[in-house]
Amino acid sequence: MASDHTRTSILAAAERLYADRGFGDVTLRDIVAEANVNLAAVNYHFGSKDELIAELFVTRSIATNRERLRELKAAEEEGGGRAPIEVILHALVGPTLRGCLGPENQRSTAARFMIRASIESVPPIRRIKNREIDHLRKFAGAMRRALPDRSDVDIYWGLNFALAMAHHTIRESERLTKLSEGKCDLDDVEDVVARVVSVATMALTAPRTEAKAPARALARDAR
Amino acid sequence: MASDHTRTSILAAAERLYADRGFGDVTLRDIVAEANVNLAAVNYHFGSKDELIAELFVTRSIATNRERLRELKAAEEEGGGRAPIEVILHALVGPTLRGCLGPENQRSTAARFMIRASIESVPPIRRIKNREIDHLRKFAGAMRRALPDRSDVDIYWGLNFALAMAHHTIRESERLTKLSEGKCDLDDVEDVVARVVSVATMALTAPRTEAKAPARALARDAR
DNA sequence: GATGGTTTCATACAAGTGTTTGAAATGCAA
DNA sequence: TTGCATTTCAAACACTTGTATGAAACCATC
Repeated sequence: MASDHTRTSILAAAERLYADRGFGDVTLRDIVAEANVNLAAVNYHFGSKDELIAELFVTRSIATNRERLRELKAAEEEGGGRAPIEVILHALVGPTLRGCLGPENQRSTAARFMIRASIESVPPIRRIKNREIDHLRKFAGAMRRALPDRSDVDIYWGLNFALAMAHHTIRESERLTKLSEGKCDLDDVEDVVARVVSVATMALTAPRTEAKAPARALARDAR
Repeated sequence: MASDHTRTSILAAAERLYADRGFGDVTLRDIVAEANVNLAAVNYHFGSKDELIAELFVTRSIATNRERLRELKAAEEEGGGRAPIEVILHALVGPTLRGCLGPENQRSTAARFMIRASIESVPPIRRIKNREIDHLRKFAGAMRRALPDRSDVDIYWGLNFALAMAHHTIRESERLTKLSEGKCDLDDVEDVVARVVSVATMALTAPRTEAKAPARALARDAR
């Protein structure tokens, strides 16, 4: 294994293509063409296409989770074991949003690949993805410490909605721009992060009965 | 065209399979097997696989939009041209959530197909999907009338977040159940609708400066 | 410089895809 | 019934996919 040149070329090319075009549209032949290597190299170095995807996903998954946890840990230590809910949510959605939105040149292939992975859910990834639940539980724990009065159910719903807003905004950024005729500026990433964090915080801190009861009654009528 | 039996069988089978397994995993041979018709029937009746998908999507798209607009119109007429924001949001996310969540037996194939379509975004659908923007604009208009003080930007972000929470919850319902160890009850559809509407309403009605400024300052620091 | 394991390469393979074909079957009007 | 358009069917087609093969090239070690 003198130099991993071929191996790393394949990984880089595959990640770039998958991030750009999704798993469904990219073939091994596309990848080896992009990487300037021979077709058989993929099976030689990775065993199969699925194992290539899995390796890509595992690597990036670990890196992403580490970055999010780093932000979270830092915030919690600073606050003596308890970080404000805004900061926790910020650590959760910030890295991904930053990597996927913003001006073309500063987007990260890694983040965009991870979003594809979270959307298209191809078999090799689905098998691995269950581990991510443990990672989210760490955030749920931090949120519980920040909001000891909230029920577990509310915590999980808040977590779910925070990820929902972040991921959906990334996926549908183009449509939102078109719909708003450019008024929503998806290039101002920090504004987007602030909006998501703000709404998620409201969802988690608003008094339950006041805001929810009317909507619930409404739903009953419509049934 | 004595009886559309073959045609309708294909449409029904295709919708069911696509709703269950997604576009990527379903072949024409799967569809004709499910429909008990000959393979060539698809191309005979629809021209191509893409045109079959397109017809399916157009039909369902029209039906869904009509249902949402019916709820919206009714609410606006009742309120003399201006419906409460909760009711508008309810008309936007209610039908889809109801069709995709809840006990197995009462879910609708149509709604689940539409969610697949909105997620996987296969070429024939992507081409049609632009029209949906006009449909969303009608909701944006109603929301503007309900909240005349809000800026257009805030309206579009609120709309975006409402759809985000609804769609993401549908897509990741299984993971949310697992993450919360069953504490979040995805079968109680009206509770889910109420939660989404509630949070979206807060996002749209909360005073801007109060809730958003700290988060924005936070983001600046993290940069 | 010869040796032997590692890596590359062109090529082939088997399986699966959407589509086409031309004949057979069907249904309906004259 | 005859004639004709519509619809069904089995079979084949052309193409793409991931994977496998065996020879060639490479490269460190002796």
